[in-house]
Amino acid sequence: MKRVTIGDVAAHAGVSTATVSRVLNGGLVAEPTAAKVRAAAERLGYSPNALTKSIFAGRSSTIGVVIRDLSSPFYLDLIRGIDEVAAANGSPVMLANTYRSADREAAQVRAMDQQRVRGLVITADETADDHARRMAENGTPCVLVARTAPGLHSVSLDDVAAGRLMAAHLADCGRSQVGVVSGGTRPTQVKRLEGLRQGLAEHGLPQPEEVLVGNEDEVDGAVGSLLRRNDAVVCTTGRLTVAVHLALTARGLKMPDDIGFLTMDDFAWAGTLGISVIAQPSYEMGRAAAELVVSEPAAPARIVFQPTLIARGSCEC
Amino acid sequence: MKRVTIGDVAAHAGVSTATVSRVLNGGLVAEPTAAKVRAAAERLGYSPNALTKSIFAGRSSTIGVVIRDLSSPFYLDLIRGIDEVAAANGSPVMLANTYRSADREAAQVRAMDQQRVRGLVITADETADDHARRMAENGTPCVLVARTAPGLHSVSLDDVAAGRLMAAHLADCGRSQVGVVSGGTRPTQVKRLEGLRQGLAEHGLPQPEEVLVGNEDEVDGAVGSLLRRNDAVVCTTGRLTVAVHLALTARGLKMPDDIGFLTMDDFAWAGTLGISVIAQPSYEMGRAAAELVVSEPAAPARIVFQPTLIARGSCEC
DNA sequence: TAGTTGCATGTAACTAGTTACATCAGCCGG
DNA sequence: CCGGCTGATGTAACTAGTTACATGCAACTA
Repeated sequence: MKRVTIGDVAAHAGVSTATVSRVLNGGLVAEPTAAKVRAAAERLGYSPNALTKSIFAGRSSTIGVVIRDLSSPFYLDLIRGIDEVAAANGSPVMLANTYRSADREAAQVRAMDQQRVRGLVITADETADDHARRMAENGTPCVLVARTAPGLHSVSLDDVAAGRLMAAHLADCGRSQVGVVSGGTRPTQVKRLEGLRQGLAEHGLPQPEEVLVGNEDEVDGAVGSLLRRNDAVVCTTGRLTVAVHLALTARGLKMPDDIGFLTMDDFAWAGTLGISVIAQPSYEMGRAAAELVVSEPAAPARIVFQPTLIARGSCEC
Repeated sequence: MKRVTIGDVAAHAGVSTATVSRVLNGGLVAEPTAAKVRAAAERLGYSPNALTKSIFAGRSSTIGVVIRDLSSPFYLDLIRGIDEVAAANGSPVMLANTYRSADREAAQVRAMDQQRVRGLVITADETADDHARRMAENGTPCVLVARTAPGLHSVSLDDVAAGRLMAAHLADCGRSQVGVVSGGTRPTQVKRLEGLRQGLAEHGLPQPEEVLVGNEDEVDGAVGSLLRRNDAVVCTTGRLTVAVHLALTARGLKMPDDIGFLTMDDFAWAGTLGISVIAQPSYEMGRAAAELVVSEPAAPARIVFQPTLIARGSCEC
C-alpha cells in the first residue's frame, strides 16, 4: 500500500538515492551499479513521483489546455494539434472543459496555475485574462485561442476574412438577400459579421438581416423570422449549425433549391449532408498554440490564420 | 519572475510560514493576523503550489481520465458526468486523448500514475491493464469503462442487451434479413453481435450477415456487399455511423423505405436525420465512474448500465 | 500570588525527489 | 613513494509546502 520511493530502490540496490536518481536521469554511473539499480526499480515496480520532480524544477512539464466546449469539432482538432506538439516535446497535456461557464473558466485557469503548468492554452472569455496575464508575468506562457488580449500570445482566425469569404460565396451562388444567425457578441462573432457586411457591400448586395441567438432553443424562432425575406441563411458559429439546419429542414425546405445555407467550421456530417462551410485550420492552430508554449517567445505573438471555403452545394442556386 | 512562495507571504506579513499555511487552509489563527496574511498574499499575487501540497499528501487531488477517442459523443457525455462529480468534490480533472493507439494508452496511464492522480478512469485496450492493476494495488482506484478486467472496477453497458434491443426493434419494424457492420473484435463489439444473434433467433428471424470493419475506409465496400441480400443495415459502433450512413445515401437509398438503418450511440445530428439509435446512458456512466474513484470501494465493483432504444424512423418498414 | 488552562504562534521535521560538493579508491607520472 | 588526477559514489542542502510539538503569554482559579 505504501508507495515505493527512490529510497526503497536505493536500499534494495545497496546504493544511495543520488545514484538511483543518476541512473534514472542519465548521470555518470558505472554499468554494473546501474544494472543493479534498474533491476531493483523493476522488481519493486517503482514509478517516480512527477510532482516531486516538478517542484524541484520549479514547474511541471505538463501543458494545460482550457477548452470552453469539448463538443465542438473545432476544439477537437485544436487539441489534436496541441497533443501532437506536446507529445513530441515529452509533455503531458492536461485538458479542462469549462462548459462555457465564466466561473469554471476562471477556476480552471487558477487550478492550472496552481499545478504549475509549463504553459497554458486558453479558449475562454475575458474573465480569466487577469489571472492569465499574471501567469505570463511569472514566466508561464499563456496562449489565447480565437481572441487577443494585451500582453498575451494569441492564435486566431482572420474572422473578417471569414465573413468576406461567406459574402463572396453567396454572391457567386447568386443569392440576393442574406439572413444571418450570429452566436453572440464575442469578438469572433462581431468580426465575422463585419466581414460579411463588407463583403456583401463590395459585391453590390444589400446588407444582411441579422439575428443574435443566445442558445439553441432560440434558433428555431430566429430562423423562422429570417425566412420571410431572405434566400440564404448563414450561421457565423459552428456551435449552432445543427440547430439552424434542423430549423430549415423541419420546415420542409431543401438546400440549395429552397434556401441557401452556409455555416462555419467543418464537421463529420457536413460531407454527407452536402453542407458548405468556412473552415478554420484548427489542427494547425493547435500546433501553433503549442509551439508558442514550448518556445516561450519573449514578446507576445499574434498568429492569424486564414479561413477556407469548402463548397458542397448547400448554397448554389 | 521568481515565483512568490509561502515564505515571501510570511515575511511580508511578519509571521511564520506555518501561520500562513494555517490561514490558507483554515487552522486556528487570530483574526487580525489572518487579515494581515490575506492582505500580503493578495498584494503579492500568491498562488499556492498544488504540486508541493500533493507531495506531502502522498497524492494529488486530480482525477485522471484516459480517453481513446475524444471525437466520440459517447465519451464527451461520459466526461461531462466525470467532470460534474469531480467538481462537486473539488478535484481537477486531467484528460488525455490517446487516439486509439495502444502505445499512447499505456504511456498515458503511466504518466497519470507518475502524476500521482487520486484515481483514474480508463477507456483503453488491454495494453494498459497491468499498469492499472499495479496502480490499484498501490491504492489508486482505477475504473475501466466499457470493459472489465480482474481486480479493477468497471462501468459498462449491457452489450448483449443492446444487441437484443436491436433485434427486437428490427423485428418490430418488420425487417427480415439483417446485415451488420461491426467495428472490431473488442468485447463490446462481440457481445453486441452475440445479443443481436440471440434476439433475432428469438424473434424467428434468420441470423445476420456480418462484416467486420477496421476503419472508415473499408465501410463503403462492406456496406455494398451487405446490400445484396439484406433489407436492414445495423452498425454496432457509433464510431462508424457517419461512414455507414454515407455509404447508404451515396447509393441513393432512402431510409426507411429502401433500407432500414439502426446504429449505436445517440448524437447531435441523429434527430435531424431521423436516425434510430441504441443509446447508452453515457452521462450517468461517467458519474458512476467518478463516484467509484471518489468513494474508493475496497472490492472491485462492476456496474452495468442498460441501453435504451430511441426510435426515429430510419428502420420502420 | 502561584498554578492551571488555553489560545496563538513559532520551530523544525517531514514529504520525494535533484544536485552541488565532498570523499574515496585506483591509477599514473615524477 | 607520494602527489595529483579521475571516475564513481555518498552526503547533505535544497525545492515549497504541512503539521506535530514546543513555547509564550494572558486570563482565570484557588
